[in-house]
Amino acid sequence: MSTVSIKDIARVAKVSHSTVSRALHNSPLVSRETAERIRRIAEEMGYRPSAVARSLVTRKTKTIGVVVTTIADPFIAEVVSGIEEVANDHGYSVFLANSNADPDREIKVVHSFHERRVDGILVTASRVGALYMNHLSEMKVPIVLINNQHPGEFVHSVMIDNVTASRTATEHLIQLGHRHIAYIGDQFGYQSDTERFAGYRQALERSGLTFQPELVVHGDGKPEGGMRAMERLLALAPPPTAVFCYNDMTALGALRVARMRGLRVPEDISLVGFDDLFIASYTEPPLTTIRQPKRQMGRQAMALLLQLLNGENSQQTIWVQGELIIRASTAPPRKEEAYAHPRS
Amino acid sequence: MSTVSIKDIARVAKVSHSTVSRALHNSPLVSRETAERIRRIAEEMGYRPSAVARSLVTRKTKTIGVVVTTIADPFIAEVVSGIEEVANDHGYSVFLANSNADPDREIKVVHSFHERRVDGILVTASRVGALYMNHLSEMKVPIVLINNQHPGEFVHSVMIDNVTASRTATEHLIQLGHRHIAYIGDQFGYQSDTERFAGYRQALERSGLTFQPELVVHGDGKPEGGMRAMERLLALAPPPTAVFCYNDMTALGALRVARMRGLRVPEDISLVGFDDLFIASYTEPPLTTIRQPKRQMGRQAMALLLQLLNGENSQQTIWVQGELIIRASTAPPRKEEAYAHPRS
DNA sequence: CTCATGGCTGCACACGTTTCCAATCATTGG
DNA sequence: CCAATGATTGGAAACGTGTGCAGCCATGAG
Repeated sequence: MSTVSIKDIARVAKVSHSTVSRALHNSPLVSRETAERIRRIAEEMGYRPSAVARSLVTRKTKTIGVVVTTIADPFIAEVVSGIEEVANDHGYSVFLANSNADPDREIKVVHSFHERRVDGILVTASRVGALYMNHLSEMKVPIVLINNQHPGEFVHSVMIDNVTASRTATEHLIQLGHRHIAYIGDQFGYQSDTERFAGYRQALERSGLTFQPELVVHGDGKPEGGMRAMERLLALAPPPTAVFCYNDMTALGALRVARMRGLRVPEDISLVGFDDLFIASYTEPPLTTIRQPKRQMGRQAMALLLQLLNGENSQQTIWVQGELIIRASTAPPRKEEAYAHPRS
Repeated sequence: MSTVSIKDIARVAKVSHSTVSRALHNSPLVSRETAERIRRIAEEMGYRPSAVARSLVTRKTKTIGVVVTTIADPFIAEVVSGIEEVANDHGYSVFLANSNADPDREIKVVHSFHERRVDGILVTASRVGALYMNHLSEMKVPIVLINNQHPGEFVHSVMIDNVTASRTATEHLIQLGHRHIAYIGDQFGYQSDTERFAGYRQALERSGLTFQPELVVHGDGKPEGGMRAMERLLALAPPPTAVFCYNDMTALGALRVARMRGLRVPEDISLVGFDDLFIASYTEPPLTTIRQPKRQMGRQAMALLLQLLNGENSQQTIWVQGELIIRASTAPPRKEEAYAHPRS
């Protein structure tokens, strides 16, 4: 009673509900005058069509599901922001669900999306388990992954070119004169970590620098892990003159430890991050890092999904390039150190 | 055909679809054996009930709409994270929509939520226009506002006690010996800014310090505004020995300018923020600030909404208290300054 | 004037559930 | 043995919308 339906309008306008439906869709099948009259009445009665009833018959909900590890991650939040923007512009609403990287919750989320009959799914999670993937594919709905590498056949994705980006980052350090460059990775086994590490090694090789295993340590993608890793690096003799970090969060921890140990950045040690989070410009010193076009990636992922929803068969994966943003956390090494560890 | 319905199961089980419906709801009206048989068949056929069909008849969608200015704001992201957590735990899915503080978009969003027949709405936006509010109320659905003051009758909200919190923050500076304390506000006219300013003045008054209008400047809630404001403050003669900022983002800008001017924090000037964003612990020095229990506020807001959805009439507004987190950006003023501007 | 044509309109069904009501069947007490 | 009772089950309507199909009316051609 509180909500007015198409039949209520029909009663008032003294026509059938079919005519109302057609009038509201600007169908050419209904005469101009009646159409206008009906539209006016609908307006006056404050009619809002029921998306749920419409979805039932059209078998399209105009909704998409977005699953993220946690929306509290600033990287993810930016991506989602981009997704939501283009989704909204095309009349799609987005369901947001945090998985907290908990397998049980992930499955619950996917089932929920399935029951809600979302038209498509976007996933931004650090890693997608095979089991999870199966559940996803069960519902026969287009899926786009963001920064997720998975061998699955039917999935599409937009991904950053990790190895090129980290090679660029490392080369930047090499060009500054560093020869003793460390890498603080993410937890072992993550695809993106492996790729960034590969870029780091490529840069070393191309410059003829020998790879030193002790200069590679692992964090956890968060400041705490960066701190622990940095402490291990600084305990080395000699310690590195530059550190390339898996991401900005890791760099944040590394930076803090450097300062606690009384080291000046970049005079005593250079630091490079990855992601270019908002904070990267406000650290002391501002952080040199690789920029991921986060919002843009969200937009592209949604655009790709829209193509799939329209039945256009599009490319399987979209690659985006990172951009080296040089700020103040990198500088040439101190002279004596540069000469102490020459090219080998 | 790809999706299996209740009728498909009925056909296989050789019963009516009503029985299937009942069996899947564990209704006592259906015999144990048939119920179990039906459930087994449903399981085998990979049945997932259609939430949209169900919603049509039950007139409940088990969805809520969350409108935020932008999910890219770390404060908001944390709140949303809390919302989503308890929503999910209670079987509700959340629609996320960014308004970007654009009135047109706000209205579009509300209409979209209306058409989707969400059961309730949560709003985390800096300011809700009256017009917008009207559109919201039109749909006769419970609404909970977070950190939004609005005189509306029917709305519920969870809010931080801004004046107590900022009084506490300012008192902290006074207790350290500061007598020349500035306030960098948000853009003029915002409710929360007014309240935080009020707390600042209360603290001054209670300590018998005279309020100096030139020590109050306005930013924009972002680092850029904080930078501009801080520059104006440092041009004063004498400049303040301590600055209380509207929020951490503002403090970030203020901190940067202080360092650019060669001032040491906290030795030369103390800084206090508000919010306790994640970054507050990783600035140099770590920022003294007021912690808002962001995730908790999201949880409480959703819990309040759930009460409303269950028809329980609950309190109109929930107040939460901020907590002073003392880190390293505040310290006693330098001696000569403390004496140079004694209590008046 | 008659018939065909075209422009509008209404009827009926479908989408997938839930739920009220009636019907069937077996069981039990009298 | 009959009636009443209780346990199961099926039929049908409803939720709000979209749409194929048939029907109605007016108009114009022959």
